[in-house]
Amino acid sequence: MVASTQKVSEPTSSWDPYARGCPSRDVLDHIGSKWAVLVLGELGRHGACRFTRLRQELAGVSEKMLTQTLRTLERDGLLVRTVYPEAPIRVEYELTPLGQTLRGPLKALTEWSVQHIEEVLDAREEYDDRTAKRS
Amino acid sequence: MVASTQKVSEPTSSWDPYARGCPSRDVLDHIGSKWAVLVLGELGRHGACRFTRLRQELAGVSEKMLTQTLRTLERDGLLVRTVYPEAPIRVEYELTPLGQTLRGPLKALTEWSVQHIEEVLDAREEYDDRTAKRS
DNA sequence: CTGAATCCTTAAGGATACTG
DNA sequence: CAGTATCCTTAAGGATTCAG
Repeated sequence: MVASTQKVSEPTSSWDPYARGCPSRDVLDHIGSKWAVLVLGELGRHGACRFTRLRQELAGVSEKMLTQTLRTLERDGLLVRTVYPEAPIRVEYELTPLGQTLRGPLKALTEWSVQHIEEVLDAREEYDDRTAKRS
Repeated sequence: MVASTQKVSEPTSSWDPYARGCPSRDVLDHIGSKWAVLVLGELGRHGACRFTRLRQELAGVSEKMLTQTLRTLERDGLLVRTVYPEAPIRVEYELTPLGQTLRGPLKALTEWSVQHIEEVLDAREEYDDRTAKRS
């Protein structure tokens, strides 16, 4: 389904996450959300994953949130859900080619959070001290 | 580099956003949140900004959420808030050196959302069609 | 095993009014 | 101008139970 040249009414350059109702803002919100970053990251590192593995890997995620996150990402075309009708049933999630293009940007973000966390923690301490001495 | 002579209680490699209580997960959540991405993006493109400009630029943001987002980012050491006690008062927000290091990663993310939005919209349509025909 | 469905509690977020 | 404070509504999210 390469239906690419259908609606030409909306040129690419008009999409703007700074605009009120722009869908790019929604997408940005989806891919930047708490669990989505980690789901996409794990699928990027490991390849196809089962539901249970993801739940273990994303320590602390509830089944509800994991399912919800996976559905959103599937609907956005970032991952595919494959059911293997064995017994017991097996379901695997895997990045689509579109999802693959997010690996770089998201990896950069998670790595940033690890590499600069100490600076952030220091900044917080300094901020709290500075604002606490309101006497 | 092998961070040697500081607090050795917590080696850098131990921070992991996939772990339950890790602060890197919080930070990742902060910088990936709906309005923070846009605030940091605007400050990255434009430089120092006043409150009102940010509110206009981030179409649809409420004063409450903007203030809240700015406070969080300030506490994390990503931006500085400077008050000019003129009349009327003027307040400017600007990225810190630490905040600057986020420009690249976040720019990549917002650009992704613009460049691939059509693919996402197509995927959604296809998903909705596929799941709607449950008859 | 992989969820869907329900209930329930907390947090997010908008609207409005008011202050230095 | 740049917020703070308050109220209120909605949404997020956890816990639990049940089903294919």
